[in-house]
Amino acid sequence: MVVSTNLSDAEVDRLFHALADATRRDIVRRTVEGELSVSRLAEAYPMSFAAVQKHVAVLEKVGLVTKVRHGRELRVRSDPDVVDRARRALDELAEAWQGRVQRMADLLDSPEGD
Amino acid sequence: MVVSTNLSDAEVDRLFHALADATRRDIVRRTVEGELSVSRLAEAYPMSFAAVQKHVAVLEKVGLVTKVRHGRELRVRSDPDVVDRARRALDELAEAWQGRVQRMADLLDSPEGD
DNA sequence: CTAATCTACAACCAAATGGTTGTATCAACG
DNA sequence: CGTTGATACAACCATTTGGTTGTAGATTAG
Repeated sequence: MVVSTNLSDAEVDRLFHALADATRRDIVRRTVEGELSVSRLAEAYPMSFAAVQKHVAVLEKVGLVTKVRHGRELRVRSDPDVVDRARRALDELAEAWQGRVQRMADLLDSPEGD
Repeated sequence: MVVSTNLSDAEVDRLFHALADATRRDIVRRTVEGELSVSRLAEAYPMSFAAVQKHVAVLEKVGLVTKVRHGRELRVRSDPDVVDRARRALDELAEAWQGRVQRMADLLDSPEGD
């Protein structure tokens, strides 16, 4: 069975919000290449460990990354499915435009008279 | 000629942020179906005219919509190209995952020794 | 057990967000 | 001209965000 593709408005809000930060997008990119502990990630950015921790928490809350225990570290790894869901949300908007082309004939005039 | 596909981090930040609000996504959807004045849009949401105006301004700043004068109203209409750019930004992340599959063999072990 | 490392979390702060109301401008109608 | 409708914009407010520091809890090494 195909996983339900539709997210609620609130979920799409949070998903796009999570992606609306360059640091968070970079964390996603880095953890795609391989799992990384929060400490390693924190070394990569000009901000405190706690700040990076918060970014990871935002990503985790929307499911873009998950944490996996390895000894005493928690490694962060990203989840492809969720980015895919974001793409589908954008596809919906894009499809609306496709649809518009179909309906152009009906819309050549503006709906209100003047 | 193909429009340059790459946006700066800051631009992607603003683009995703603009899309991270259900009201703004709805404005984009509605103005895809046909141009609408800000006043007409404002009637559709349970908030003040000024609030809707601000949402439109956010969308306008990132180029998701533009305004066109018609008599005494300014009609809002959405720009398909920009959503497309957002999709490409997501595609970059998605491609990283594709790439990971290629490099799986190299990454079967974690990079750090212990 | 103790020390060291990694993580979690609370408290705090400045700036941005999302909403409000009110006022001013600008174009069309009589 | 004055009035009306559509828009712009400023001031204000509550909440959230993105950052900080500091403290406490887990887990591993000795």
